[in-house]
Amino acid sequence: MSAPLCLIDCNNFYVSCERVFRPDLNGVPVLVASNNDGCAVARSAEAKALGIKMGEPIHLIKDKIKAHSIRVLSSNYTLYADVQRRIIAALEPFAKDIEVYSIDENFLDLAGFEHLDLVAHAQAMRERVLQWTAIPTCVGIGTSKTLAKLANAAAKKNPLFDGVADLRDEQTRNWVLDRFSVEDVWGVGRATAAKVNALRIATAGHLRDMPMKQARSVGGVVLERIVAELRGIPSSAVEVMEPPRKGMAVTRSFGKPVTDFETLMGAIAQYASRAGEKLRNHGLVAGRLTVFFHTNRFKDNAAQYGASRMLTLHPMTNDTLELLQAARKGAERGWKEGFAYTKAGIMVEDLIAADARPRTLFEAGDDRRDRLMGALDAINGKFGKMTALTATQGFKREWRTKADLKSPAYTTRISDVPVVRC
DNA sequence: TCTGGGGTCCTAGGACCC
DNA sequence: TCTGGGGTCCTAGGACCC
Repeated sequence: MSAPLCLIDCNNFYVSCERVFRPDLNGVPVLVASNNDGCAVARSAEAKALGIKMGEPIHLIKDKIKAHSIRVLSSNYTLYADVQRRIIAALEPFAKDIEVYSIDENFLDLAGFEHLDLVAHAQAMRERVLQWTAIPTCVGIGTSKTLAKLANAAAKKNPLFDGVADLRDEQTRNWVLDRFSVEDVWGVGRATAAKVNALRIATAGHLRDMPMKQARSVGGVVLERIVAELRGIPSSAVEVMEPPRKGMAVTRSFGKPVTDFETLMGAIAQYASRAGEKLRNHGLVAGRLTVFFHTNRFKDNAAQYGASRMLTLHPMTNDTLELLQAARKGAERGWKEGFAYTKAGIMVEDLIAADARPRTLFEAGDDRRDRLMGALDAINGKFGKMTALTATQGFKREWRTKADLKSPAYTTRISDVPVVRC
């Protein structure tokens, strides 16, 4: 029998974070919007009950928002990241290892805790997180990540579990697996679900009983692993170390469509500069840069065009000005006049540690540019983002992302810290 | 007028090279 | 008459995740 592990997942995480500082948002329907205030990416229980779906475009549900006075907030990732940090600190004593899987989910390796009543243990961690951060959570226990995920979903869905579901017991496991459809299984999306549905495999239980060979031929190694995990055979362990990054991206939709090259280039320069900051923060250099931009794909009746151009960075670099130069070259190559562009982005790939960077023949010991980048980061760190910037980034920036409904930086900016008056 | 951003992994065709 | 195969690079897109 494999060692137990669990998944602790925050309930309606972004909404819960907003509610910590806004008690008036309790008990009423709340939505948190994606960047550009485009889609609903988090919904309170009340909003879910009104039938609002994950990822639903805000502008398509304007009437519903008005009719039910749904509160809509722009996303405030600085706040959410800070709350996440506090949650991980609260979980520390409850596990051998913690894998931070996403902003609101953590896998905990419970090896060495088997002698405890794990359901009580999980209740204690929920209590601790609630006490330290005021964020409600649910916990799923199992012998593989896929089972822990399913257990968590069961704990969320069925109040009988009281926030903690343990699938190590065979009867409970079978009961849960028979009640979730294949599409609810972690790693099974719409396309795979349709394929196995055609074979009369409808529930997670059916999927567990699918012959391995068949799983392999229908969905490759990915589906084969899922079937094994549903049988309680783990195919991936709880990993503390983050695997090395393959790439990084900075992409944004525009607040307003862009039709001329220099304005587009302003946005691209901004993203390239942000990509440089991210690389330097992680101590990495990149060997390739891709720049892309495209028109609004949701508009069927508008002329469509998109371009994506990859450039080799030689020597490998994290220097904003060099990234910018490459980005401009790529943007010029892909540019076509006469379209309304709504999104652009920069991706850097081929990443290696900056101190392991291969030197080129003509690279002298000149570190002026490194010092310039250091100074740029220091200024923007001290005086706020975009205090110092390149002229290409421009000053009007009409394409800027919308975030009209954003909450204050309650926990990370001193002027935004709530004041309690007695 | 208004439809997110950031990841990973995989596939596939054409260009080009040896 | 017979018209290769394997590698890499580039571009594009699909599938899935949160």
